[in-house]
Amino acid sequence: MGSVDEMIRLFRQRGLRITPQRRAIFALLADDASHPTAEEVYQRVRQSLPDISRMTVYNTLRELVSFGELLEVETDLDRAGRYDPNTSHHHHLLCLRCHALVDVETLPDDLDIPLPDARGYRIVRSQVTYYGYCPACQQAED
Amino acid sequence: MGSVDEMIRLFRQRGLRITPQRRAIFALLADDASHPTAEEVYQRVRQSLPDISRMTVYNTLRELVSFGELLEVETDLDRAGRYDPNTSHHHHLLCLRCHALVDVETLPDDLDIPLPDARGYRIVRSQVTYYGYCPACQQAED
DNA sequence: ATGGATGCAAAGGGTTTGCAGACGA
DNA sequence: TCGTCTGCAAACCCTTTGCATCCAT
Repeated sequence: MGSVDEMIRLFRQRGLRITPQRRAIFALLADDASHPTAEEVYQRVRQSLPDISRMTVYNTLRELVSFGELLEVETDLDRAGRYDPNTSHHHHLLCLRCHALVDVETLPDDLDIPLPDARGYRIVRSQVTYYGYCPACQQAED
Repeated sequence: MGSVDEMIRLFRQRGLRITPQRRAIFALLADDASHPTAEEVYQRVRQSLPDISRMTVYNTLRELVSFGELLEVETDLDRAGRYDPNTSHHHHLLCLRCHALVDVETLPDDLDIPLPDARGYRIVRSQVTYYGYCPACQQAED
């Protein structure tokens, strides 16, 4: 997703209103690479808007996803969905111990990761998840 | 996971009992490449054992996962977990329309899909998800 | 002022837990 | 017989829905 101002423009364009809650959620996500869950977004935005409800967070996240400004990411390690403001083509690095999730850029030529047998599928895109251990967890393993 | 007999041996080895319910679940999964959800396993096994409960299905799936005989797969498209009896290293092909999930073999040399910047992570494995449209859904799109 | 947004409560889907009775070893 | 398994009910987590009130436009 883009900047707070871009999100405000987008919502206004669609006849949607700009509330303090939405503004706070935009500001939080525009500058976040941690792939927070809805609950984490709620807890963080609550520091500036203590009376915001989970519902508003869920609603705003769903709107951003439906506008293509936010990606919803599921991992094999956690049940709750996580949100990624980076909507360009990229891959993920997932820590098996602490479940930290990090974006990694794609290589220029990995848009077509070789596929031995596509079974007649028409492939649209591919996405790689690298599983491993983050620096902090490598240390902690001793 | 292996054959029904292998699963029976494994469970007995661990002091666990072989019930008709577990036998039926083993038989169903040993010969299934459709990546069923727990609910789908329940519905299918109910055809031979109408009185089985969902709980027994959930319990047995969880045991198989904990023994490393079954993989739990989450997709970005559905909320329910899906179960994969193929525990060897492989990738997935996911239909964006009907959500069919198919295994694809890895190439001999794709165990190390190039990673531009591992951020200090120690990588254990990588898994590719190809998104596209299955043959049936390509037809239906017209 | 007016219709969309908020936030409460309640419902929903998927999964886990607790426990009495059943049954495999 | 003994200890595990089954299956019911209830609880649990995450998310969505319904609705009266509120507020951005």
